[in-house]
Amino acid sequence: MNLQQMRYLVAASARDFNFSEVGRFIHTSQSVISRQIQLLEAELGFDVLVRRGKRITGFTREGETVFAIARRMVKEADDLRRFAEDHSKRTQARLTVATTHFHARYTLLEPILKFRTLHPHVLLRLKQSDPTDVERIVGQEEADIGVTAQMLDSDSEVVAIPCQSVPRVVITPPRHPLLSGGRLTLERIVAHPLIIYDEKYTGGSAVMQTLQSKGLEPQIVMTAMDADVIKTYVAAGLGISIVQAAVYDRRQDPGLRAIDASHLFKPLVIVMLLKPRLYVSKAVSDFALTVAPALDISKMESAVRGK
Amino acid sequence: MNLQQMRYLVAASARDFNFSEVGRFIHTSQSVISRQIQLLEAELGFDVLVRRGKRITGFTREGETVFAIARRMVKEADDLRRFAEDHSKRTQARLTVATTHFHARYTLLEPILKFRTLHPHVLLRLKQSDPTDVERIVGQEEADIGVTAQMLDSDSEVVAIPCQSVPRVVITPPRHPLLSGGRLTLERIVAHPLIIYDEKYTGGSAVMQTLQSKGLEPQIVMTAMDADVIKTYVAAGLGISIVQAAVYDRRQDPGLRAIDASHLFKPLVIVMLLKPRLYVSKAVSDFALTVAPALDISKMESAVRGK
DNA sequence: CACCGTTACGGTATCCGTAAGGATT
DNA sequence: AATCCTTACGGATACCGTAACGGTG
Repeated sequence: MNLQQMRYLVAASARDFNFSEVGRFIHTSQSVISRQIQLLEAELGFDVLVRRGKRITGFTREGETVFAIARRMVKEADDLRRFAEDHSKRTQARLTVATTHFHARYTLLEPILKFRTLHPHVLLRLKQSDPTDVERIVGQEEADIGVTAQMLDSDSEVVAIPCQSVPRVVITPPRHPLLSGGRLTLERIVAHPLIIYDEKYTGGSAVMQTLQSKGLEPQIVMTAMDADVIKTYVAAGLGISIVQAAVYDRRQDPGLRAIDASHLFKPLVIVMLLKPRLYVSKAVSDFALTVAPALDISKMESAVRGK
Repeated sequence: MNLQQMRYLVAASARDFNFSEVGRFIHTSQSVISRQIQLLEAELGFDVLVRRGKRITGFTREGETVFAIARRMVKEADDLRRFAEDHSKRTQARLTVATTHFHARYTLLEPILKFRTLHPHVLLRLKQSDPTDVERIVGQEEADIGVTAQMLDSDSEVVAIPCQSVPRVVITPPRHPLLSGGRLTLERIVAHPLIIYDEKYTGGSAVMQTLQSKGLEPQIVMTAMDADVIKTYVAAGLGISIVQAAVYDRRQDPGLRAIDASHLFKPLVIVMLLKPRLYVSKAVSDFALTVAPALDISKMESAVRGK
């Protein structure tokens, strides 16, 4: 019995008992998985997996118990590994944050600068992707923490901690009809061509949902994956857009105008995503605190530790 | 990082960080302990143990965390091993009971016969010793369960579950003065030479304690470690003795007479000793139930699982 | 026949025990 | 001097990856 065998067992369960898949996932060959699990079974003295011909369908009754123990052991081992990464005198501590372009460029700028003064020796890695992928990345522990707007799969293995609200604005070129003519309404917005975020992004799908729920049919002329691209095309006169208020800066964007739209669209809720685990590193909790200063860290930790 | 290293760490803590001791305990050489812990430290990237010269004094701050994780992992691994022993198709399930001569011969006779019908394939091993050693055997997990009379070290690592009371009798040869002359008292007993259990045994030390607390000075002519020896010498006329009531059987002991002494000596309390652990095997819990039918098994398990 | 688990085989890394070395009490 | 941890070294063992094999859908 050894840790590696426990890992194989846990991975086998997660990969639907397909040893070839497990082999790829663990970066070894399938024969190793097969052999090591056989060795484990030989040592324990009973079958752990049910074999129907050459397919494996699941755990035996005893196997369920073995699996439960294996999962706990692997979790402890992973905790130890993470703890060592944080406290190693050799290697630089690292913090990997998975997030979208918007949060990388706007939301996280200030927090990251502040975090740097707290942990000057921690290597920060920003993994940029779309919200769905951010969740996957955190779920598979390719990142320590995720930052995105709320849009979670129901049966996800990550916990989401709300931390900020993001109001929206309409951005237009200068001298646009929307800039005058009174109070902004959804109806007035849809009279103009729209550029919005790609539907993969919360900022895009939320806008569409709001408009369609009112029976409005916007004329979408373009979708894009980041605010800078959208701003460029809005300035070029292709259309108007609804973006996060932080995106617009009067000085930096002379070719644009912004109109508050917080009464029309529900603010986006920024959440931090964390994979539940026993050991939460100082860097992770400090980063979370920097992004959401009001956060109760002990509450977070207990939420993250609990199943 | 592997399980063996975790074991070494846990053992090192338990053996006062004396690697030579640890080596003897784990049945390997001290160099293995030294090297494996060094390898672990190299992998983790920080020292786990504090070395003052060539002595090891304890854990570093980080080491404490490593130790906590190691202890949990070792516990899980031990649980798995025990679970496997119970469910192995290869090897016969075994139940090792540590107890004294008296309980082996009298208390456990009926329960063991009953247990045999429940678990006919379980190999029962009776380890016979004195009460102090029974506690040590259970504490070091050389036995699954211990049965003895209550006499626990305060800082013991085992839990004691009371299950039966044992009344005492005075045994004498036939036609002994104590057999007539009215009600039995402590004063009348100490007028005669006494044979008692060795002081290591609860039955001996409890009798002495009762007599001495009344200021009585018995004349001890002999001590022995088991009831059969005592009975032989009482029958031979060397002295009288105070033994557990179950020891005397009118038919089997024609050369003896017994007088109830339950009003003079507090009954002995038989306890089961268990080492707290996560996994309690079916054989252990069934054995406990057989010895103490009134026992609430879920209560026992939670007591045994708790710290 | 594509996929999947098992088995055979050879190379390698790891682990172990003995024994010697050096430090401490 | 006794005890104790560390290091060196040779041998045993376990583990790994490639590749061939044998079911299965």
